[in-house]
Amino acid sequence: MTEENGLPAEIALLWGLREPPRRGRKPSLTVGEITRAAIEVADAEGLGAVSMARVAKELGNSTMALYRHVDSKDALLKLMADAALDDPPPTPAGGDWRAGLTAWTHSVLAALRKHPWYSRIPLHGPPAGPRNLAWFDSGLGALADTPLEEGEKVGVVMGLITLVHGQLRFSVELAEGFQDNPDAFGRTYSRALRLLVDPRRMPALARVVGAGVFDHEDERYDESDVDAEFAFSLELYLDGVAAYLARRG
Amino acid sequence: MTEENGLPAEIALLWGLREPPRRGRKPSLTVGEITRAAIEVADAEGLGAVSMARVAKELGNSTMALYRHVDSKDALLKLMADAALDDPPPTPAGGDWRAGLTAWTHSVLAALRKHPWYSRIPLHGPPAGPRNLAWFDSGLGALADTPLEEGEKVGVVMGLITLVHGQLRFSVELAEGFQDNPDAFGRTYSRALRLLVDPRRMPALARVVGAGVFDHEDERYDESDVDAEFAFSLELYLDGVAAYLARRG
DNA sequence: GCTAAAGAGCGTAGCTCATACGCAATTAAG
DNA sequence: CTTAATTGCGTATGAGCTACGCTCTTTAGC
Repeated sequence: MTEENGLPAEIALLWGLREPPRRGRKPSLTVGEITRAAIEVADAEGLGAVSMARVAKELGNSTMALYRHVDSKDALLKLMADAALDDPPPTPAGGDWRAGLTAWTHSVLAALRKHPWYSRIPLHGPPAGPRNLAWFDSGLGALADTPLEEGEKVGVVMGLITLVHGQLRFSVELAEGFQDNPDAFGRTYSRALRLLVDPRRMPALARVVGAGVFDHEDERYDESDVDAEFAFSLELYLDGVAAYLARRG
Repeated sequence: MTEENGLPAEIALLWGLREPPRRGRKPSLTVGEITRAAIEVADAEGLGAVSMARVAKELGNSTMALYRHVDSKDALLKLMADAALDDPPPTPAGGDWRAGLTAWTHSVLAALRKHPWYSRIPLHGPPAGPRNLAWFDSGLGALADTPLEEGEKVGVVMGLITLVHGQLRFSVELAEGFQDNPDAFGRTYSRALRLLVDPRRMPALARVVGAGVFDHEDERYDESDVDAEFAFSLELYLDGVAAYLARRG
């Protein structure tokens, strides 16, 4: 782990703080361009289409040229996970924490939804890239005027991030699954459940199936359904935060 | 999509409802054995070690023999995602919903934690396998005595599942990241944040860093920390459910 | 029993991928 | 001008998924 500017090499790379080389051939590629090209491929054709060869072709270079700038494909994925984020919107000062956190959470979800592959990138550690930290900051900022301790603020924001990531993964993967095989949703699914769910073994589920909760009349996957459920979960979570605040005075 | 017993082939496979073949050579493998072997490999060496060749070797067969029983590696992963689950513990009848849901959620997390690769298996659609449905049922069962409508119960349980999956992913991947590179946590991390976080640009984060929230004196990754944060999030969510129930009478 | 159909096991081969290695071309420092 | 550093890239290796087709086994139907 070489250090640069007193920072671990990986973090320096995320922040674009590599000291430029003094001699040698001028690079025809930059880490930023490579990352951007990879993001474009992933956005257009999914993370599965991102191979070193494909990214290199996009840039008019050879596959192996990329390895002069990026340690491995895995390192490239980490870079993508920071560079793909927009800057967070400015926190409206003085608003109440709940409105602020609600807006923030929906902004995070919206920012991630632009890159459906995001939830498939393996986490490596705590947030370290400039965009990730900026978003972290703006989430914490929404809690600035509350009497929570700093560690509690981190807990609240981490809980929201967990919720958003879980939600992102579910909504994205279900949507993809629906594209591949619409029969796994809709009528075929509810018919199968009626056949398989034994009311003696699974009484609660049988009641839900019987009530027709899974009978969507149309055979399409409804993203707004999933988002409504997310808004519901979010409200519940924030109600909990409100109760916690009330309890502390 | 061939049907069998009036069920889509994929679901029939999950439930072990394939009609046995009348003629032809006796199979020396079953889908169940293949799935079990794959799970053992994944548990012992991670999902990355699960290749068709590796699973076949484990069973003393050739790679291609597996394809007589399983359509593709992807199909095998789906089977693993159901077979890896234990049966849910019986719901304690008559308890209050909150205790029931708390216990249920922790059981789900514990069941999934036995198989750290679980959160990397792509979702394909709504739950359809016998174990997944049994768990779904037992979560819904905890809400049986509440006045919620069936659809609302589904919403509450789905929210919990989302939370658990998000939590699982975070805790597992952070633990793996810590093994690979402990420097990305602990002192090196907090030192890097102090260098990078400009208090003008990220005031809220700077306050948190300044308060020493990220200064763990030991250089180890603390799983109980992460779990404490999860318990916190869960309490918040359930507070929200309680508030919702109170609001409806 | 005999024949033919239906399956099972598996060897081969094609394709995609990540990436180690080493050489040639290029640039700046001394 | 020499030399060290650094980039671009061709080649090769090994792993992985899976289509294809051959062969062997078992049973249904006569």
